[in-house]
Amino acid sequence: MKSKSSLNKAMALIDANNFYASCEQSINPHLRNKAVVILSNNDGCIIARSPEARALKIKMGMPYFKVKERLNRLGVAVLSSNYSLYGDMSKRLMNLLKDYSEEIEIYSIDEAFVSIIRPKDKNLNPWARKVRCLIYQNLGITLTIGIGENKVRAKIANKLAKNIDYSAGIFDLVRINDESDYLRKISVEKIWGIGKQTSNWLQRKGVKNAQELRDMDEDEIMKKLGIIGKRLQLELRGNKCLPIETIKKPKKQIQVSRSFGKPITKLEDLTQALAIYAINASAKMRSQNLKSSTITVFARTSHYSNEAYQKSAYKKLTNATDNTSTILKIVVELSKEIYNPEHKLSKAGVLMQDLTNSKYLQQSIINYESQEDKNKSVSLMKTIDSLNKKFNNKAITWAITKKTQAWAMNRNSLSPVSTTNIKKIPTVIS
DNA sequence: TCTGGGGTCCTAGGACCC
DNA sequence: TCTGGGGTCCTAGGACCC
Repeated sequence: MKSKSSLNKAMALIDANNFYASCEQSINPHLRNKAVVILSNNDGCIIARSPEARALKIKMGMPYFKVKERLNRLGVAVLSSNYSLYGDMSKRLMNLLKDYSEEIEIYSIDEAFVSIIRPKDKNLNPWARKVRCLIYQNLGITLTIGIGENKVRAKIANKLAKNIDYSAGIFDLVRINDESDYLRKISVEKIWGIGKQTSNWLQRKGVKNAQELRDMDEDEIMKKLGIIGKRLQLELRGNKCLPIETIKKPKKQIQVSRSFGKPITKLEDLTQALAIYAINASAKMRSQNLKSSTITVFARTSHYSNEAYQKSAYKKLTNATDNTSTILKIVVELSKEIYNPEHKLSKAGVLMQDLTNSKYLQQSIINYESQEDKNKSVSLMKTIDSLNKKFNNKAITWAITKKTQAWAMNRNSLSPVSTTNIKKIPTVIS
């Protein structure tokens, strides 16, 4: 049975506009009001643009090498991505949002679903304006706020807020009369949960926008798209199917993978790269209290070359582990299995799977490690993690990482490290 | 020369069991 | 002629997300 408050509960999708570009502009005044683009790892392609860069018709996802010349000519500021900065800014953003919502689900680095009680006069605009104002003052970041009855409709409302000039970054799908007119403005491939394949199928069926998807035959959707499509359509119609998830679910797998700056052909290089990824992945597991009992490594050639090679190998363990030395030994062995001298490898990675919470871990009956050894290795890992936390991940590492890394990532336009310190982010006082 | 990285969920099909 | 049937578990692959 629904309580009265749940009937008055609204869902909002709040996201930061041009988040990565805004973060860089926030810590570097010279970049404000200028065309700025942020590059993916390896300086591969464009993953964020300031509005000024957008206005120059610079497209999302463009390979950098193809537009380098043009960006230069136009005087666009180009930056390599700096995820520790974006992560810090995200934390601050979410902490502020928490105080202004009933419940919050952090959906991605720059997005959150929040639930909020709708006041008696039904008008949530004053609330939304306050939130936008607060975040702009504290972080220099502009938000878009879409409001609806559920997640799918909040997402749609957010899109509308971005598309409609007079919305001022806020759109409430519940408080309009001509809903179908608005839903028709959202083309089907823009709907959350509709990807390329599904959108192609829908187009062929003559379903072009959110209104037509809402009104489409249910059985046809169920048959083709299964339960996911069904839920999506129900939410479009105003039902609540997707609950807000306020508690972070533990990760089911942890992956560390990178493309190489230059393709590699030597086993030595592959092993070294995988070892470094394994060290990172192990630390990530420990930071989330997880242990893995299936360790996988993979390597492949470039998607864009004619030679197609890809291979993976895994090892299952009797006892789940988060111990870097144990994992390193395994990864070094596995790297030999996937190596092939015939191919230029452009990307490799490690995966930690079958993750279990280390606090409630079941021990295998046959236990090879002695309790004493185990205590030693646990405290060693703890020491390493805390030293690395204190000294910015540079304090302690394994010998294998110290050799020259011929294949290292290209990050030629990284913003200076000094400015990425969160303490130096300026606060605007109103 | 140069095209990101890290996730989740669902489904179909095979292996295996009684 | 006809070659059980139902259940579970696991895996690979597809599709999608930011």
